[in-house]
Amino acid sequence: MSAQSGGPARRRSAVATREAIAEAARALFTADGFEAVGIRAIAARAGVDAALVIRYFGSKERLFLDVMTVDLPVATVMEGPLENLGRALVEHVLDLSSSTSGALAVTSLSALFHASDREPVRRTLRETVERAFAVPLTGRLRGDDAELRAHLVAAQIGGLLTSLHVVRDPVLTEAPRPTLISWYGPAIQHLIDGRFDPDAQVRP
Amino acid sequence: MSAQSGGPARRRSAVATREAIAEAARALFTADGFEAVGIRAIAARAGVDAALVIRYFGSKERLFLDVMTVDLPVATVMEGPLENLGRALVEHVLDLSSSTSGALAVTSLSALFHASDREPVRRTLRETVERAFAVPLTGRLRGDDAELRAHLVAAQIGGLLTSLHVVRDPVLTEAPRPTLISWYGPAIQHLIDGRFDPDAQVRP
DNA sequence: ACAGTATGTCATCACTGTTGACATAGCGAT
DNA sequence: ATCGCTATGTCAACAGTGATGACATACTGT
Repeated sequence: MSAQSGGPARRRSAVATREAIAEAARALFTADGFEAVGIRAIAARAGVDAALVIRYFGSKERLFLDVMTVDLPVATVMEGPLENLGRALVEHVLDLSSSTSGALAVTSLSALFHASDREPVRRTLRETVERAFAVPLTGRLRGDDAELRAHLVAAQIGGLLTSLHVVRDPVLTEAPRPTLISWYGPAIQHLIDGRFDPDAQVRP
Repeated sequence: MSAQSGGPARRRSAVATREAIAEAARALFTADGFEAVGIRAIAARAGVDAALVIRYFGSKERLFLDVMTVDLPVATVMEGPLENLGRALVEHVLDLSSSTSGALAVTSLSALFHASDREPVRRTLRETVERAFAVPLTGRLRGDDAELRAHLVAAQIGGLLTSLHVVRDPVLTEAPRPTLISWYGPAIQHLIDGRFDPDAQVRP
């Protein structure tokens, strides 16, 4: 017991421990969010000392960013027929919670959202919007302002997602699925179709 | 120096101190958000010991909730003519940042969003939605599902607000104001008018 | 067998929200 | 005027946080 006891230090490869830490962090962050999870909890779950977490990832924030990349599984929907995309998107968003990958995407997105007072987190969110909506949609839209409209569709979907899963508005979470689709779908479709509103006054 | 020096303890009335703390907390929370602001910083700004902050408000979270009530100044817009409400709402949202009360509402709302992993904060957000959108709008809407549509309008506005001020999507923040209004306004108007989409298949 | 490096732990720091013991001011009653 | 009581406030401390640097051990190549 005279030795300062650096511990038994059974080694695994550096990449293996790194991945163990990442895995633990992913699980805890998506479950409880950025602030609620401590590096000691992550370290414990990875079977490692807390200092090592910092050594491998620099800081808790960088670990969060490294680990929390969201893949909204909307790619196949976005490739569907344009004339029904609004409804299809809403249907898909409503179904997210019932698929495992979708539910994970939703919780990850919520975690990112709650941590988005940090600029790097905002960057990740913007990249998600870009990847999931702007890239697949912009090229397909007919008419003016395709890119802007794609981003506005993302804003609408984002509004629906946050109302459902962040704010948890009971009027939305408990609304009948078909009703919700029939109302919100066409509102989105409006931006996809690119019809001008007859009441619109100025179109520069 | 023998006395343990509880300090000179210049008194003010309890309500005055309470208000001083609340004021300091409001300012710091709206500026920097819930997590970034410490009790000691609030106490210092109020000219008081940190322990007193807890004594008066119970906890940092309860202080946050007591102090951060958002008043989206949309009442007058919501009373305007229904046939142009979509555009008017978008215009108003885009103008928020340039009025002092609007900018404060936006920053407060952002702070609430970032802290909305706590249920009481979600409650506050839901009350804001109810007060700002559901109450003034539901009664005015013609057609089916008035309440649901009002909440969906809130979701759309929320999506726009978060895209602009939380995610800070540059495609939106740098888009020409009239273009943005002309696209997003009609999309909202769709829910206000309550027109059925010709492609809609099911209307229960 | 030895040196060097890769891997890991420990003690510690400044900071956080929160608590309980303590101190003083101000006021009403005598 | 002086006591006592309560309202108001401060202080020291605690367990927790993220982060840092010194240290220890295992492994690898020679």
